[in-house]
Amino acid sequence: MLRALSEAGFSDTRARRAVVQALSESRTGATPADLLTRGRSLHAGLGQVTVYRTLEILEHLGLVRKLHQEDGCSSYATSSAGHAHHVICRTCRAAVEFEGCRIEEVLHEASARTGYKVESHFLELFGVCPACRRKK
Amino acid sequence: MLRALSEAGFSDTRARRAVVQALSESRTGATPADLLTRGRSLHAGLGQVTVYRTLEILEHLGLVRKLHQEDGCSSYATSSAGHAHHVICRTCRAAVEFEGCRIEEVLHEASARTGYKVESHFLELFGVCPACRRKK
DNA sequence: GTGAAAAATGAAAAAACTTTTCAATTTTCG
DNA sequence: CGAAAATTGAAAAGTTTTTTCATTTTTCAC
Repeated sequence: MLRALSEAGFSDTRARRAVVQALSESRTGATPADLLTRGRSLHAGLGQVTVYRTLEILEHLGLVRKLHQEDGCSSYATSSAGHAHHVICRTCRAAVEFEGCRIEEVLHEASARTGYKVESHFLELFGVCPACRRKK
Repeated sequence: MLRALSEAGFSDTRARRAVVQALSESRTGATPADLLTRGRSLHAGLGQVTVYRTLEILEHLGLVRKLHQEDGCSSYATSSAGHAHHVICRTCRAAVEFEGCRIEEVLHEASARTGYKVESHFLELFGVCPACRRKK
């Protein structure tokens, strides 16, 4: 992520490194408040505004994606570039990406039924991760 | 919706009728603030809190679903019961439901790739509605 | 219908979250 | 290094959502 940031022309700063690292250490996705806390253990002076600003940049670059869950839509998870979606564990909240979303058929059917020209989609799966399955 | 509400044991009140009607008149999904405004034209004394509370009930009953869009996750659209998703027009924002989401294959693939046991999903499509296509 | 109990309401306050502002600091690059 | 540009963070402002609680409305048994 750091590399991508600087390749996109952004300065390499302590604050951004802290946010980026905090983000990549999170298995579950993190809210701006989470990131402030975790980020401050890496760079004590980190401010909440910078967390918001860094997330905005990362999101635009496609390095991070917002997760939309029952209890809120303000957590972010890292995302390798390209088309992918997240699967989220309902027990421990671990969020992982998966690629290979063969959804064209669904899009065509939706298009046929509604008359809309479908151009993009958002998909998120929920379930139980391998670790939590074992624990049960 | 009113029927479903009372069948679920909720009182039939002016305030709820106003919210329900405001909701069903909206083609695009409506935020709590929108619903307060529109709802007040039907029941002047309507309070914002009641809008929130009514939305919460309707959501639990599956009569309404939250839309997650670029500019926010706080608008709600009506939803006929059962499994369905929304397609949203990027131009005029009209949101319509479609059923027949044959997505099992995608879920299996995700499961195979990630090891998660996938139990549910959230899908939302974006595109251009018939009316807006004609206008172009 | 009537009246008591239960449910629901809405104003206001509190809490939570996000954005804006701006002076100061940090980073970049010649 | 040193100037210019970019970034930062504290505080203030703006939004949105939730909580509280006294009052009003609805329901239901009679």
